[in-house]
Amino acid sequence: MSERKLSKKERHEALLSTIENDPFKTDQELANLFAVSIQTIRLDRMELRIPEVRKRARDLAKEAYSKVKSIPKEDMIGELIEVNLNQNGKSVLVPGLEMAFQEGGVTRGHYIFAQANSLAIAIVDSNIALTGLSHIKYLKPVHTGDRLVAKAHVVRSKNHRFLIRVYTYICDELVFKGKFIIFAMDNHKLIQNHEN
Amino acid sequence: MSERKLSKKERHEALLSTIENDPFKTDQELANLFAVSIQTIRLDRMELRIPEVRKRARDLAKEAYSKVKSIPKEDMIGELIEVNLNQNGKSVLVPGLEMAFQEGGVTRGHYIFAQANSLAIAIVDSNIALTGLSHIKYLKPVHTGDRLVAKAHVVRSKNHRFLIRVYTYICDELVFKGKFIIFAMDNHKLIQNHEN
DNA sequence: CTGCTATTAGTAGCAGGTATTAAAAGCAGG
DNA sequence: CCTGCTTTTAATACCTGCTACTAATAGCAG
Repeated sequence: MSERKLSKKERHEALLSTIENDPFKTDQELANLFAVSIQTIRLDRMELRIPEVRKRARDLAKEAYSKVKSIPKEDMIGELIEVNLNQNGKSVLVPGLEMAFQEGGVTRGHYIFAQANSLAIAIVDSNIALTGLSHIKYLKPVHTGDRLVAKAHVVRSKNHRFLIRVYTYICDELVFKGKFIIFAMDNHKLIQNHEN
Repeated sequence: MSERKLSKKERHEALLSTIENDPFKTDQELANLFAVSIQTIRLDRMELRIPEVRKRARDLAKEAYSKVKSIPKEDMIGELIEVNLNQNGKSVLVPGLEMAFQEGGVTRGHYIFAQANSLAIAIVDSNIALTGLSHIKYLKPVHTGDRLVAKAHVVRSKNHRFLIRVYTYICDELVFKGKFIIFAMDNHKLIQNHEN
């Protein structure tokens, strides 16, 4: 883990990408992460024109907030409706035209897979969960506008390995079923927890 | 515009809906809005269990941030490099940051699946091909920027049913393998082929 | 007038900053 | 080696938008 200290330029790059994929880090946390003083982080932010954590959060929230109205949920690969961590969950997806083959209104299979896969991962209580294996079956064609309800439940789990089954329905008709083996990859090591 | 001062109960209701459609108002702003003191607003928030403005923004941002993101369709399936209909094919996908988990640069599994699934379908000589079943295995985590080369070949086919295997490599390392059963649905009757 | 709720006021303290000044550390060239 | 430059760290005052607490007032009902 002990790497040589980064140069200013390297740190700047690392800082940008760090904040890009976790915008909620405070200066103190960033300082710990890069093993520099909090002042250095603040200088860095100034030079890179990165606003403070509270503004970052507000901006994200505002952006999301205005998008909620403009982004049709067709663009998503599912909305989480319910999650009981390590137990079960439910998500809804209404596939749009852009998810379909040109010819018919038949939704491409990988979107249905993506909904199921995302749901399976979402119900695992872990920072990162990776799919290891999956057996799936498409039972009925799905069409644009169908309301896909995916229900997932953990069949069993051992250590970091979860066996999860997902059933996707349109109304009460089963259109897809899948078995997923998910590996939880909690990399606590990366996260300096200094919480009080 | 001059309305009589609201009762506590009325103010509570108004407060809830005000904050619902503008969560970014500070206590001071709310106090002005309802012509009461800031303390009253704070009492109200306590009773109504409304968190402070900064937490409201953070929660919104986090929710939006963790929400399963939209899939830009063409991006998720890679680029077809080579196709020999009903025989084999190859495609390339370089996953971007938007395909990764926030925490690491690890690409979400359904993108890798989507590449393989799309390729499997692409090599079937048919207007519409639907995935019926799939057994897949993720062998190594894939990271942002990795160049994923998927190679598919038809193992056997009978009537409208194709068994296709897909192997996905990074350089020469196998990172994913999958077996797909694809149904060709050439219903010429319905579909006037107009594709160019 | 008494008692109660609702409201307002005031103070201390906190998180996560900005802004500024200044000292120290690292290193590079003459 | 010393001189200059960049980089890093330190220290301090101040800011916003709060929490948490104590206490004083206003309004009204019995």
